[in-house]
Amino acid sequence: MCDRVAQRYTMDNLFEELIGDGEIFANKEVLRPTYVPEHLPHRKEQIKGLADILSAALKEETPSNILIYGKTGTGKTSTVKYVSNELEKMAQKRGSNCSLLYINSEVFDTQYRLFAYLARVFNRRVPMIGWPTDMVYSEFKNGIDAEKRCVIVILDEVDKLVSKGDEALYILTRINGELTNARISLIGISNDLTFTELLDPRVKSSLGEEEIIFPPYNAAQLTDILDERAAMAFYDTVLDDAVIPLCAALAASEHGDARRALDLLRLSGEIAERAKSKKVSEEHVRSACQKLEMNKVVEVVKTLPLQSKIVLSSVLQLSKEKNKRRFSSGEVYNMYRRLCNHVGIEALTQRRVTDFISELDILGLVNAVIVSKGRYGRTKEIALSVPEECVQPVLLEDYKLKAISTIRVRTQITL
DNA sequence: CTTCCACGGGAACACTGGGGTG
DNA sequence: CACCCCAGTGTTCCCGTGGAAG
Repeated sequence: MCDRVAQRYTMDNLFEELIGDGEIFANKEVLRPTYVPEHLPHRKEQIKGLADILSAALKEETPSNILIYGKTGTGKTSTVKYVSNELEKMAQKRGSNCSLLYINSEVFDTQYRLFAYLARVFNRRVPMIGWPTDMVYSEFKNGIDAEKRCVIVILDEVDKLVSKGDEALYILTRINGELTNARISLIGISNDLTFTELLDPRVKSSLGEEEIIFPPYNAAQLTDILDERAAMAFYDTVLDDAVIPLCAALAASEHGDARRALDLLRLSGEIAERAKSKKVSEEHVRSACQKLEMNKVVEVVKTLPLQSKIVLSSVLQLSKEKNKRRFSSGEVYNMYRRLCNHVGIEALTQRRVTDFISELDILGLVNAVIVSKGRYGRTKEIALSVPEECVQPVLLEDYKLKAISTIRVRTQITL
């Protein structure tokens, strides 16, 4: 330890060795999720389908609305971005007024925010909040209708928008009737295959005029994708033969998520680099896989709202105090009240806490099943579904929760 | 068949941070 | 400036419901 520090100080600069030409990566950027590749393996069909439909825009017609389904990391966004680039290039060449608007509905997730953003794109001044929605809408409408054009609005993660009411979509699908110059068509991208069930049937049929499905990649297809990117990202011969197939297999076993496969590959490379290894080996991939899993949990826990953290702490505390794994919602709620009291935060109602538990369940931090105990009513049985030592330190990082670490462990008799 | 209890959907409410208007 | 309007968010309140033990 000591001589390692000493060695570091003898170098000219702390960063010298850190930025020195790595022997692993030639270009790490191509492994990042934001990178849009020139070539998308195994997506010919989808690209062709999308291009066929959108080509109408170049002929001064209005393309049909499109709904795109597929799980995370199946190339939906990349494909759409790729096709939009091509379309925009061609439109420019032909001098037709056709543009594409990419909107992440997770960011613009309410009616107001969506219309306000759209209005601003068309040079209308609209405040972030404060106006009645219909006013914002007509600003947007006037803005877009000011000249003859065809606008293709891409709503990524459209399910996030729908979860707060489908009125915005309803309005957008019918806006063409109110426009005289401009035309709009919509592309909705969703990774939830069942979300259309929440939609008004009129919206559903109008938005889903055309549907394109992105199936998950299998291991062989993932291998192709990784091969292609690895050729650009890494120097020749630094990857062991087993590395890519292993990354592909690990990602395929989840749900064919290419993003995950790429993350895995990148992290493996980084680990190898930090270990000063000349090659990326199977070992590196395995530790990358572990680290990725860990990071996911830590990241999720860190960004939990305070109350949610307390609820999670309650489950944690319970599993420390008693030697069982599952707890009834009543037990959790009691513990929750105790903790709130201890850290000086107002406790919420049981109703609200069950909502938090459901959210934790969806996030996979906790496992909850409803069980009926016959005469004695029904409860949710709750168990922690991630390792304690993974969660605890992250929870205690929150300064408002520091006090929890000092809570005394009650004996079983007092309860 | 009854009975019990939390689950979970939905309405109602409070609060926030911004707008326009007189 | 005071005042009310508006969208959005987080919460509480109310209540119908599922389903096995008794």
